[in-house]
Amino acid sequence: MRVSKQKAGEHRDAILAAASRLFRARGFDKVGVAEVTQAAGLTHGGFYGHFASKEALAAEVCDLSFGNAVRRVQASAGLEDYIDLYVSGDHRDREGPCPMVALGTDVSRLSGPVRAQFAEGVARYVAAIRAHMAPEDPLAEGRAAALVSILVGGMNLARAVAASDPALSEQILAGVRVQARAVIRPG
Amino acid sequence: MRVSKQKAGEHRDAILAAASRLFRARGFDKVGVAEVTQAAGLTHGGFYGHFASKEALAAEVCDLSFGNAVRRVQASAGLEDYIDLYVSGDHRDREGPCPMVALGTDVSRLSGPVRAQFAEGVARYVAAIRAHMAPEDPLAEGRAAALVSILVGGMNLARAVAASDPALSEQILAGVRVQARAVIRPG
DNA sequence: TGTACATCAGTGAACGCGCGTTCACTGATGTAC
DNA sequence: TGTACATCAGTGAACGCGCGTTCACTGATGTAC
Repeated sequence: MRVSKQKAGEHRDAILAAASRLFRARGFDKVGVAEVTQAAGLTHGGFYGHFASKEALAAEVCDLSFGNAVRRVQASAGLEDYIDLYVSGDHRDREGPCPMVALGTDVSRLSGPVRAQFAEGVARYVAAIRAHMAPEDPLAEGRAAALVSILVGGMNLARAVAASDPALSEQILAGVRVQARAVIRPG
Repeated sequence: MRVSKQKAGEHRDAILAAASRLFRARGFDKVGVAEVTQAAGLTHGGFYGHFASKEALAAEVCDLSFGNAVRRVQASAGLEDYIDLYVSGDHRDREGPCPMVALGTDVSRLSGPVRAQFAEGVARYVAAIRAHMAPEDPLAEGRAAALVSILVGGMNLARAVAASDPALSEQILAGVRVQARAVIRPG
């Protein structure tokens, strides 16, 4: 049955939101189109009226979730606050973490458009981090890239080992929290 | 046709080696049992005489590839040398990188035994890094975990963006190289 | 404003494909005499 | 040492399943008069 233009737009948004959540929780390959549309309250057949393919959806998910991530960086009072927010047990135990943690490895194996969208997201994210640093620091770009690296790597490892070795997971988070500050400390 | 015990052992090793290479290159889900056995010069039917399941193979791949990674850490002259070795264009462009970069995200979604083997590998790797630090440094454990985090995260991101934004990829490697030294610098 | 028709968002069955796993079979190996 | 037989590593066809995508159809929406 046909549906109003507005309703159709809402359906598209619902698919995108469900995909963002599910892809970040279980990975691109482990979530099917049928599951995504069902989570959005639809059936899978209509999916291709909204997106050209599952990969096209993945590209839009990158755009959406990096947008949210960048907004959180911008909304934070400063990098120390943001580090505490990011390097937390809450973030580690969240089903759908930061897109770089959830999708970074997957994206390296996907086709051009998804990779391009992801790369653009990383660039925006690093720039948002850099904007919190002293404008005149000549090392700021490098510090920003390195801070993002330590946050993403630490969260990745802390999540991977959390179930089998919780103590190691905590040690990683604690070490990252302390040393991430060393990365952003000028001088 | 039956084969000598020794030959059979060699076949098992060949499957394991091929799996380690292929899984790290393209991920656990994108490589089939048939492709692994074929790369080892066998057919897929005999696979289950060597391994209980594809996941059991994945667990052994973790063990094997972390063993190699730890050996490289131990063989390096010091952490600065190791950082240069790890944070290199060569490592970024390699098909099968370090297991933490290649499999970290995948493993977070696999079953218990694989995760346990991976977590043990991470623990061994962090310990090998820590062994290169001053024994009396009370922050050494945290520094070691943080160094591994920045290396893994940096390589992950540098690889993800390499195709679409080579300049960003280089910026990440350069920033990580410099700031990783800040993490291991005592005081 | 009301009516008739074209449009098109969504449905659900179906297709084709690849994958993990199983299994009957083959024939070389290893062992018992 | 030589022979006969049991064992078992490897083969390749087949099974079952899930997934991405397609398509004929439905019926509400939007539009032309």
